[in-house]
Amino acid sequence: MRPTVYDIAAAAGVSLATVDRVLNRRPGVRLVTREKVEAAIRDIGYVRDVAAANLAKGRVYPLVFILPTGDNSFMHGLYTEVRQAMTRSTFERTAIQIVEVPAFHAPALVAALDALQGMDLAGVALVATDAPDVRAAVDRLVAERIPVVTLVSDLTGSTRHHYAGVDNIAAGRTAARLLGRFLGGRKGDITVLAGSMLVRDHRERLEGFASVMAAEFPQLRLLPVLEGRDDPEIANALVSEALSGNSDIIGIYSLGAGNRGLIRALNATRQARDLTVVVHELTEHTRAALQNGTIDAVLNQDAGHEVRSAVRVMKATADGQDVIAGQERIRLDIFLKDNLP
Amino acid sequence: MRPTVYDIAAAAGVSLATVDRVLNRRPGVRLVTREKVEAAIRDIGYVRDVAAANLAKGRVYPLVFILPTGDNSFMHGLYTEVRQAMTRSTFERTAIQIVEVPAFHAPALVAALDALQGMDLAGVALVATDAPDVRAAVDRLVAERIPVVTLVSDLTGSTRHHYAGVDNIAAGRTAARLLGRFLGGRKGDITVLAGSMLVRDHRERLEGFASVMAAEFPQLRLLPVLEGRDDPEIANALVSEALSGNSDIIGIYSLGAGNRGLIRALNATRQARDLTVVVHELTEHTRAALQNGTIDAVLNQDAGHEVRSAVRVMKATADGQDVIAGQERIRLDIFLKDNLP
DNA sequence: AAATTTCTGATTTACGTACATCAGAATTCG
DNA sequence: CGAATTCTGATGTACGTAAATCAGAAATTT
Repeated sequence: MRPTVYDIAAAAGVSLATVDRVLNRRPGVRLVTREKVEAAIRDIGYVRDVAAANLAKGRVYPLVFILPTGDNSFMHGLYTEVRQAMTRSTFERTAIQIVEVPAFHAPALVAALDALQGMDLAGVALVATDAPDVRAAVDRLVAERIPVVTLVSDLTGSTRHHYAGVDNIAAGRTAARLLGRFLGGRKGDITVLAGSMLVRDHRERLEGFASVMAAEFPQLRLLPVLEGRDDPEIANALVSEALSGNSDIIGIYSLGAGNRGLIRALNATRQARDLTVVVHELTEHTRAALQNGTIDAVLNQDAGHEVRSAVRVMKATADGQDVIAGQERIRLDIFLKDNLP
Repeated sequence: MRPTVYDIAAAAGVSLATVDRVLNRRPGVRLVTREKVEAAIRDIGYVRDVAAANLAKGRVYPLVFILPTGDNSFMHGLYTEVRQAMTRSTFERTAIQIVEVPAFHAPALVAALDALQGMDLAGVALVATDAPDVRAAVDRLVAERIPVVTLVSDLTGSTRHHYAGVDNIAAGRTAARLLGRFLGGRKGDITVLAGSMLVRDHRERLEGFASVMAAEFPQLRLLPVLEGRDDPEIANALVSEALSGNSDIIGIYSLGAGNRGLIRALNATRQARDLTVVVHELTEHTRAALQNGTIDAVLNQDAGHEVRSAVRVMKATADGQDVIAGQERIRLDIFLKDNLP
């Protein structure tokens, strides 16, 4: 049988009340007594029954998700998953609130973060825009002992507790190898479509992509990056223009969102050309394009996993518990037309 | 606030004892009263607090994992993950027992399954060998209201509650497309190394592989399947022989375990030939081979996820609860040298 | 209608923890 | 050394559910 607080009391030769004071860091215990209790806890290997504790406390975990607005399917999916998590709130003892901020806009994000100060939250998850101000605002929350998790895009250099997202450098490298090998030795130009170089995930994907391209596929030439701001309309315009202006393009890597526009541009010229295309994020549009051959591979991060992982990590961090590392690694999914879920 | 048993009692106009009798299917309640209570439960949207119930019951979930013996890294990994799950037993209220049976041996598996009859388990997970007897034995357990989950290899046609593993047809198809596209139009022979055609997962992988190969890569010819019984030694011998006897082989698909032997065979002839190789299961050996270029892609199923998912599903099934479907889908991981974890 | 049998209600204890209160012990201070 | 302060113990209630007991009510049988 698992040891309980009574066993601690017996082992340490103190009363239950004292054990409780030690366990819950309440005042009124002499140092020597406290150490005696702590020794007993270690000796008998006591671990608090979190379920029972939460029941007694009537605890709920107030969590905030700060999400960027944006008219692209990936963000819609992320919202959906957070709302799904909300429907599980009663079971999971969470109280989830969504805060919307404009995409790629650091000041708004900072304001949103600062508004959370002093709110006694069990955790904050945010899609980080990479800027020093944001880093500082995150650090302020962490200093208040609020668990902070970055979602989708990380904020290295900050003191955030955890990052729930894929390794974007690896994603870029993988995209490069897929594209390079699928092109099988052909020579030509590669166009890269990004959302914005202001977010770390996009920068990292590009970095990984470019490095593998340079090192292993010298016959492929990288064209200057197109910034589509994750907006389908802009993406469509940029890609259409690029394709009509350069007949040497044989491959496209779209590392951001807004692929609806890219696909429209591709369909307009597809008959005429033989393009190999690798994109990010599985949505209804990219799925259809993968199935009909417009796209050759989709790299994906499972938004549902990211959200569930973020929730688990925030709860565990709030309780000072540790997590199952392997379970919280967000994996890069690679979809070909054959392994679509 | 979430409704409790007291709310049910008040809403139905009965006592707490009666509510308890209905909730826990205890006798001594008239049909009309029972229906009144059940109506109240639905009306106020009561859901049992499983944590509190488990606390009151002192419930533990006795689970059995039936695993095949075998000297290959994938099975070692599976064992390791189940043992990891055992270390979490106190937190998760599980009591996990491992039963070992010889691999690819249906009668032993049947005996192991039948030995579990009448044992009042909260769940049984097994790596299924595909045979009618096994199906029947599984059905017997299910008939006893014991949750049964197949792991890694499924048992369609049986009444098992859940399958915790990848879609193996999709895996085979994916392997075919990767191999076909990586070979970029070259013409030649493809060798397939399997473990045994007695297990469903291997048959399905082959089926998926062959169908995409035939439909989309007619320039590649499939050689007869080599059966290595997931044993490194046998695999080594078979592949070495095949390679020395046929100089047209340009691709290899290894859909089972025992890749240690395959890699040894490859290293012996690697200088001389240009082979594209796709294998299953990420182990220390396949990882190293992927990194040094001996292997081009590894398809993987995450044993840790499979085990954790199996545990979650068995517990939920035992409680008559439902699971988060997306969370329990075991995904096919595709690893290139760039996205190794 | 009386005697059974079957239901139902009221009440209590328990699970492991949190938290509050109050009395008494130990320690420190003046 | 007594008073003030700080620590510790004893005890009770609560969280939401399970499970047991016993008395009394309702339904059924004779």
